[in-house]
Amino acid sequence: MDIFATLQEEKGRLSQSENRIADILLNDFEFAVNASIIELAGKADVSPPTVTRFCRRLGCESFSDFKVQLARTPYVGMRYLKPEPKSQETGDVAQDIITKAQNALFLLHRSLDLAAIERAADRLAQAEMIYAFGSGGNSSMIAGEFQNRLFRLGLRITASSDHSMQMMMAAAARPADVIVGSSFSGRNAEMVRAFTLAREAKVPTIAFTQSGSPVAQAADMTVPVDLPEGNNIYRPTSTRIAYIALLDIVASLVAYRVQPQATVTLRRIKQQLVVHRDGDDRQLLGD
Amino acid sequence: MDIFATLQEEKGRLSQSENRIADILLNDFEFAVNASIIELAGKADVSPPTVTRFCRRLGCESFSDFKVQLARTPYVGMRYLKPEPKSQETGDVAQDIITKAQNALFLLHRSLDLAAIERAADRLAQAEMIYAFGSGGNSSMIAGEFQNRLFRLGLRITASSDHSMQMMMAAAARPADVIVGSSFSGRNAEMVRAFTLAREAKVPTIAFTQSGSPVAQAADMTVPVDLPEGNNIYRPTSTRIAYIALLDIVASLVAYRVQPQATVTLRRIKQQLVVHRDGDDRQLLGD
DNA sequence: CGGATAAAGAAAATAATTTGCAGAATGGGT
DNA sequence: ACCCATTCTGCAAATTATTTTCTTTATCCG
Repeated sequence: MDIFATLQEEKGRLSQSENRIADILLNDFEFAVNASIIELAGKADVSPPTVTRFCRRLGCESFSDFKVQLARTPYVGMRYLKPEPKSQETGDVAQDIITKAQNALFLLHRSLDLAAIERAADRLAQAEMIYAFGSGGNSSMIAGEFQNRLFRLGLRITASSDHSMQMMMAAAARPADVIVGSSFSGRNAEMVRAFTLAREAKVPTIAFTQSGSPVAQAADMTVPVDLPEGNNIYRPTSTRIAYIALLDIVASLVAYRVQPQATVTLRRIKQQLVVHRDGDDRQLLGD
Repeated sequence: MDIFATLQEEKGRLSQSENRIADILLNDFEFAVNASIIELAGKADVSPPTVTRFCRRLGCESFSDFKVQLARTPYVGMRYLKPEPKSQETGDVAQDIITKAQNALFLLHRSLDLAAIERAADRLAQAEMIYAFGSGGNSSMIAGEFQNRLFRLGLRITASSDHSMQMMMAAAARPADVIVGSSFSGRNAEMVRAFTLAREAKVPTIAFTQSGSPVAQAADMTVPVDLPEGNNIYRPTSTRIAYIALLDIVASLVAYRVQPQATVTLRRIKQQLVVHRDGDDRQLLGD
């Protein structure tokens, strides 16, 4: 658990002085990580012992433990995430994108609904056939990645980004199958229609989307992804990266659930590739 | 600059004692971030002052400054990257995947060849037509993402994961066009053939792959991606995420180079989507 | 209004870190 | 091989930071 999460939980129970310390953490992170206990106490207008007590309350051994925890939080929050990157220099652009991607992963991790993920993994592992839906470029990529990850485990899966096909597949699917759909915005009306059709046919549906959105409501089960989207129109969505990581998590869990089968399938795929290429065993499973 | 980068640079100039300290940092990061100067000195068999001097040499004000810098490095190196995750528990799996993804981004950032990226962006921005190639699941996804990112900028681009098509496209392409190819392993023999054909037709090629690999050698220009690959067969490649981030960086740079055109195209796409959906302006450009 | 309880600071105690200095080691150059 | 200059290193002292202890102050509840 990271400090900021703990802070969130304890927030209400903090005293006046402790709240002043908390404010400094939130507003002047940069100062806080570099300050000594005396400086921090001074800025918060409290005595050093109060700071020590504050640290303990947040679950740290000591002030220095607290500082380390603080410094280690991958939360980059306001500090690096200026809406605009510093410049159009290659180095700055690179740093901006990578920082945002890392932050998206961090935010994803914090907001993960583990129970929902487990339920989804259980469902997928048991499915006789899986249909992965997604449209609009980003979600179609995710649907494709579902296929890319899950077929390796020996599961039967197909992906489609074509609404007409999705409707037909939803109609063709059976109750022992599963339809997974990805929608970043949650407002993909066509996916809502496909899910509604599936529901009528008693085919279970899992949505990877914003919680509470139309798509989420139309699905039997939702794995929520609630992340803020950056606002620079040139900046591709780091949300995409969070989705992929989430998908990897689900795929890994599914893998554990179908383990014996997966080992065999992977070995076969690998062997196939090795024979096909030039026998270098180090190469990837799929390029 | 982060501590580990500085450490790399200074490495040669370190004395015996300082090297012992460096070894501890590298091998037992977890211990190092939590240790006091005395504990660290003890473990390295040196005196505390030596540790202080070591910190100064690495550009830090003091030992505590050093500790903060250390704790802030996104380098997770060996510390979380145990070959096997702690357990098959959902939470552990999630943490493992996210940590590995963040680390892949960090390693990518460190190894970026900015000059190569710029050259690639320049080339792409000027291309009359772009062909994006990639096969094998992961790279085909990357090729698709090239299209997904670049068409929005008003560029003409198509993606293909089909070798026969790639060969035909390479033959059809003209010298003012560009072929970009992605290969995680760098050993995609078919891509090598396509690139060789392109070279004969004087069509410029850009490879996103491991430097020095056959694919890199067959290309006119390489944007190197040299990352270690994890070895748990169930764990999907976090390399994928690094590739996407790299692609985003390139796409952003291309966007700046074709800015006026891109703004117009994006506005048109956005308008199209808004009209098509339900008028919520906050929704994404593509789902 | 009193008494219990928690909060906060002062001062002392402790622990950690840095500085100054002197001895030891190292590495050229005779 | 030896010497001088330089760098390295640890010791002890000085400084600084942090925590503990104890006391005062504030707050809440009956």
